[in-house]
Amino acid sequence: MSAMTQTPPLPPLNRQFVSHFGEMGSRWGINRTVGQIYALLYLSPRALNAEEISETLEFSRSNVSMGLKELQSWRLVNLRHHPGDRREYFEAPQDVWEIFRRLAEERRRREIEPTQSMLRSALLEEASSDDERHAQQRMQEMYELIEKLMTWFDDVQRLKPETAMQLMGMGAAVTRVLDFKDRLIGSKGKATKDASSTEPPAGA
Amino acid sequence: MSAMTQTPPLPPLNRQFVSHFGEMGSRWGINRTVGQIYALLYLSPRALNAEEISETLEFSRSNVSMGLKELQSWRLVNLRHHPGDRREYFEAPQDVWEIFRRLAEERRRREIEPTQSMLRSALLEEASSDDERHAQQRMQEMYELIEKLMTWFDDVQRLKPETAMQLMGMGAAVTRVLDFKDRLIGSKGKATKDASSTEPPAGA
DNA sequence: CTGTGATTTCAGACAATGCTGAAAGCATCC
DNA sequence: GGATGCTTTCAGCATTGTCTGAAATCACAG
Repeated sequence: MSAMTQTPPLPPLNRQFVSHFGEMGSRWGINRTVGQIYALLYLSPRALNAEEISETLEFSRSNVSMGLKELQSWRLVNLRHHPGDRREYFEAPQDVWEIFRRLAEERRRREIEPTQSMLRSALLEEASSDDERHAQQRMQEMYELIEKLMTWFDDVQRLKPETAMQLMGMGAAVTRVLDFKDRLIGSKGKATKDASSTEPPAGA
Repeated sequence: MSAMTQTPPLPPLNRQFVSHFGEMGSRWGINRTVGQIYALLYLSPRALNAEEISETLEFSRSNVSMGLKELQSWRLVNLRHHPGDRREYFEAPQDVWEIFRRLAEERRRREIEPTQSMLRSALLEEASSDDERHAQQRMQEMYELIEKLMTWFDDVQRLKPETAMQLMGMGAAVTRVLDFKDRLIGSKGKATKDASSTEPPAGA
């Protein structure tokens, strides 16, 4: 049988979405191919194999292979095996919150953590000039902000989708409460002198 | 005056930081030059002019000019003029939260908004096949998540630095409250009922 | 073990992006 | 208005990244 005339030619709406992801790819730090493959999988009602992707998108088979590998490394696609079919089928997770989680986590691992550890080690070194002391001061500020953002992010990331959504919905409200508290307390929340007030030992 | 033997040769600690930013540049979607220039400014205790940057980093003068332009478009540097000196001096904002805000805002403008508007217009189109209907369904999910995240982000972004920090610090706590509430209410979002004797909503 | 259908790797063609020095553009001072 | 000091633009070389087809590899069925 050679009637592999498959490749249903992708309706306009889907095509638009797919090619948008291609164009945005560069801004997102992934390449065109990868972006389009992902977009295609995201919209697809069923898992697709590499061949189908390659035909639909008109990329070389090998290019698709690379792209899928990349997507797997981002943990943005799930692998599926159909019984009686040797080929591998790929699909995007259904839950958008889950997708967001994975994306954020991976980006963090690649784009934040290296910097964090660089900072950590730079902060341990002994400064030997005023310039270096000032630099360390600045690095410390950066380090602390990152730490805080990441800790907080961990917290949110662990939430069940619905809970997270609720929290988002509350955004403004939470804010208002805090602002109010601020205004009550009056002066800037100076506990004591400024200094690096960072860690009230969170433990316990 | 030609004794421009300036260019104090950047202490090791600073150099390490600067070159890290250079290497990470690509992952962050900016280029090496821009990354290093920014890092240099961030650590510098005083505003620098293009010439100084060019000498310290050993980039061509024009390259620095391009880089600064780019940084300005990201609103990550402030411009300063010293009286009696024609040259322009550049510096990074001091407050790290402010830096974060600008970065986030700009990234959003460039990386999210185009997608949002693409989705919006795709959702208005009339679907003409099951595939398209399914695609729209998926796009809608994506659109809604983005909307929520962005609205929430706007809220947070408007906060004063200290307030924001507080909110971060609360991350876990807020979460716990919500989880608790969830557990109380038990089944999915069933409104009210349940005998009232116990917990009235925590607020004052 | 061998054959078959699938996936991955790889060298090189092509495309995009980054970087430079030379020249052009601006604003200020005299 | 012309000279001076600084900044930006631009054409072309260099570097880096993307994409392909051919060949190598893998996994399983018979």
